[in-house]
Amino acid sequence: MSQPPLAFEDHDHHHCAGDVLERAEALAAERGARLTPVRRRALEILLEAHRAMGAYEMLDRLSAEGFGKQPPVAYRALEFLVEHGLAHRVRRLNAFAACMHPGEAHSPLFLICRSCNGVAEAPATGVQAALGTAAAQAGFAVERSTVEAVGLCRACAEAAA
Amino acid sequence: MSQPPLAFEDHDHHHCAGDVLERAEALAAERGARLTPVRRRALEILLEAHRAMGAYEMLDRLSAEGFGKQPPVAYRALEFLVEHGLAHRVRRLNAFAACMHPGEAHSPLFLICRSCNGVAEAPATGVQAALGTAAAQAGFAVERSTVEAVGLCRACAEAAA
DNA sequence: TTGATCATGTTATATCATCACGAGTCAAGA
DNA sequence: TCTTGACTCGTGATGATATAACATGATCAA
Repeated sequence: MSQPPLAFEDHDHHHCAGDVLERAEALAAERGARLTPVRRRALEILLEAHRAMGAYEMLDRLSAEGFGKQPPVAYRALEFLVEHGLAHRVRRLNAFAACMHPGEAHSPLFLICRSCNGVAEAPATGVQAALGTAAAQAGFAVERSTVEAVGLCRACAEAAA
Repeated sequence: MSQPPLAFEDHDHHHCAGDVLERAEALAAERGARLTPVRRRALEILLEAHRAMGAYEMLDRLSAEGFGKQPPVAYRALEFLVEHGLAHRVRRLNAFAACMHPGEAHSPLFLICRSCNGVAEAPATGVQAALGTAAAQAGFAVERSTVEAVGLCRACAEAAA
């Protein structure tokens, strides 16, 4: 299975990754969270890969760099990142992806291309609002949400046509 | 972990289950899909339980009734139900729930109470529309979507207050 | 420097899901 | 009627994902 980039459009990847990492550090400091070596490295790996990555692939990379070799090492690092909004879990893929807008309040919306397996994080403001409304009608108070769509990205749709 | 009902509000359960099962049969016939004994029984079990159920719990019940004892038995039956819109997969719970409105075009929206573990299926029209719009802005064509919210249902919110 | 808290690592196990294969079922057409 | 092809259901085996439980070491405030 191919492992394409996290966003469908081209962009200055080096810049965006460095940028996010910087903001991540600031955020962690601000919140008193400790961005320890494993955690920081896990985030870097996610940013470098620039795509959704499974916990065991993360574990392989971390252990190859001298960190622990057992699943909890990866799961804990990833859990930390998710908790602090530095990464998201993509449930449909059983995978994790670095958050591209850490700090900005947002519940993520993921667009998953079934053809190229690319994953993009899109702004979800309208979706969140609609979700809150629908839930409120059932007397339900939303705290966190998962919104994932499977379909075709522009490039694959054009290739298919 | 408690296993509360699929909907948060009281309702005539016997009626709703029978009703859904009836519509499921009509749908299957209409579409040339074969609602075989395992499949039908799996749907009945989901309807009777009236909550989200994992594949292995389903397997236990099916095998106790003389069906096969291996995981594919449950997974295949559930896959069939999901494919034909008779059930939904609740990814956050790694579980499946009978669809309460088979036949009616709808992508599901699930509300998962973190306190009582209840799961409710809510109408998602507005959410789907917003999702389509947000995706279109990224040039992405949505085919299927997963929308799941974690939070507090009315009863648990009141109990907490 | 002591005690509370958190981080990291380990071993072991739990849970969820699929692969590959063979036998039986069923309906359409020669 | 007999074949044929698609589908269904069962099996054993394995793969993939995730957590439990516990020990050691780091950090930091009192």
